[in-house]
Amino acid sequence: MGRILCVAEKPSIAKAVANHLGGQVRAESIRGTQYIKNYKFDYNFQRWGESSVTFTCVAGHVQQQEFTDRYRKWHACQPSDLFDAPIHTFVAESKKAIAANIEQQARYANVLFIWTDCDREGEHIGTEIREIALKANRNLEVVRAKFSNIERAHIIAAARNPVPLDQAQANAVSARIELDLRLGAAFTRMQTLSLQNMIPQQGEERGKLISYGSCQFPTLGFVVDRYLRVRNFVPEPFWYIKVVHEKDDINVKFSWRRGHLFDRMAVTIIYERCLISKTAKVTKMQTKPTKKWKPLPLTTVELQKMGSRFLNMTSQEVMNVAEHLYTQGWISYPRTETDQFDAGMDLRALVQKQVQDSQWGGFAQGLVNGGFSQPRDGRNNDKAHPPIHPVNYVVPSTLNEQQRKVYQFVVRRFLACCSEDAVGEATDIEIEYGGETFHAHGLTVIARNYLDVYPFDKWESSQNLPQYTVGETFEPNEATMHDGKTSSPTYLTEPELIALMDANGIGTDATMAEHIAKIKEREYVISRTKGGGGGATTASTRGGAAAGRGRGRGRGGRGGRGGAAAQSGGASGGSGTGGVQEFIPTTLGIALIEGYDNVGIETSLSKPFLRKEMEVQMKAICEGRSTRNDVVQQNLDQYRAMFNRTTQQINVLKAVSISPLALLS
DNA sequence: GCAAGGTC
Repeated sequence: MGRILCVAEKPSIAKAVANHLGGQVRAESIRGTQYIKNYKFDYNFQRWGESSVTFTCVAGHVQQQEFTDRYRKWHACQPSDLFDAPIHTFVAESKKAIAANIEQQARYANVLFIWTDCDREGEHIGTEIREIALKANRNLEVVRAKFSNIERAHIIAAARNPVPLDQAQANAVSARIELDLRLGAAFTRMQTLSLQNMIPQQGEERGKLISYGSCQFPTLGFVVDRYLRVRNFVPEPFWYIKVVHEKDDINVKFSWRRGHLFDRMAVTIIYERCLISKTAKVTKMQTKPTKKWKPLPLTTVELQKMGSRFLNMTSQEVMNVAEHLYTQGWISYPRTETDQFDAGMDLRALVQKQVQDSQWGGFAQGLVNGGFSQPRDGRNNDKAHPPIHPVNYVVPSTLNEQQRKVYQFVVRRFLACCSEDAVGEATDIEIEYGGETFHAHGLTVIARNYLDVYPFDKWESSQNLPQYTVGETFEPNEATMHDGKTSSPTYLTEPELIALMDANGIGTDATMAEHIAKIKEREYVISRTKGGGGGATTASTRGGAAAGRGRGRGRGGRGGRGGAAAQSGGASGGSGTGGVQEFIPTTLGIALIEGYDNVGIETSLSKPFLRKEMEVQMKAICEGRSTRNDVVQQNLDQYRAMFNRTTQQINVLKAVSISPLALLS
């Protein structure tokens, strides 16, 4: 009987797949590892017949890249040497036992069957596993499984149809690893060594570390960008007209279709025209059904955005807690880009598990009793993991506060996904008055549906509107002209920052929170609870709805740094919870960004383009349009030019470090 | 004393 060695990327996959394939599975623990087990069973793979299987796993990457010893010492070489210093690859210290287990098992196997996640990193991890296994056994046949979820039928199909490892994808990752290491180390040392004396230290033996990374710098760039827009904001006055009509004891407020204009004289003329015309005429009276769509299945990015907005936690805390809930078996894998549930998943069974809860159990029961509705499909599918959902019920009181908050959010979101959209009735009234159009909008919520279990969405009935008939005329009780001014954008909040990183491809769902934590740790930014300090809150305008529409869009506030995916105006989010964090760059943080901008290179290191460009080039490697070496060399050349230019003009960077504000004004 | 990416 042949021996097949299967290796997954993480323990949960090894366990799940082994249990699908094996009838009787024996789990053996491995010396030196805490979570990893070898699952042993027999299985009839079509290609190799009845075989004796060992199903084990790694825990992410096994190997690590480092500069050779001489170049690891900061003062033994120039930072610029790191652009071509030798790099060696070795098994990371913490992964020795895992690698030893694979070697051991490979020795007696005929086939190495790789079951890492089907994404780029997974493909690279697969090649690491292959290298370790082949070292122990030259004769192994190596294949990989192609799977996108761990449903039994899908897994069995994957076991029957092995494919080769995709070397191109592994090469793309390998290029990324080399570039991040070389550029990160070179720029970090250069910055630290040239700038650390400029920054006042308080008796630390060694100066502060001033790191550079292809993700942390653009992250900082977003914070600084918004800060400058807040700081440079000049409010702009505007004027608008409001009309009020009392009918059936209801004061109907009509707002101006034009919103507001920045020309006082123009508004005055229009306003006078209104007053002269005396009567208004109803041009539209429409009542039609409307819906508020239930949320999409939960991705990691969405969990972090919602968590940092509503749960009074940082994105990093949310991720740490989610990780814990996952390893305890309460929720599914928390790192996913997928916002569509696989058609084959038994969602009703998962809903059923929640009926016992004292808070949302009744709602879940309602779904079980016929209220269930298939979740919407979003646009993303990473083909590796399903959306985040509860897999088992846990009594919330047995969890600590943060765990409870995240668990209840995941459950409520899931139940909301399995419910009906909220249903309402929208009323729109339009009048013509002095040649201008004014409108009133009303909403009546008829069935709250998912909103009952998902308090994070707000949708409430407005005041009832009276009946009008088209063609009807009336004399408004009030027609008034108001002024207001555009209000400043606010400092960048954590959910906004995550959205920007996501839109610009900075970091992955699993690492975005770490980059944010890093720029805080490096003291490039500070965070504080929003609304705490003065000045940042939105300036009030005397007007109502019309004025609000101008928020953050004042012409004076435009024209920032023009990121690839632009920043949305400003104020958003808060929604009543005081917990959301906002970020303000420190003097050092501003200095770094401004410094690089002033060195006068066309693409500053702080901009998100460079990381995006790297992403494009990785895709090119995957699709065979480019090679690993070409991409690495081309990038190193480009960055080396920037590096040289920066060191030549290091005085610019130093000047800004001393007095960044001088350059800002 | 460096990065970002996996993962426990």
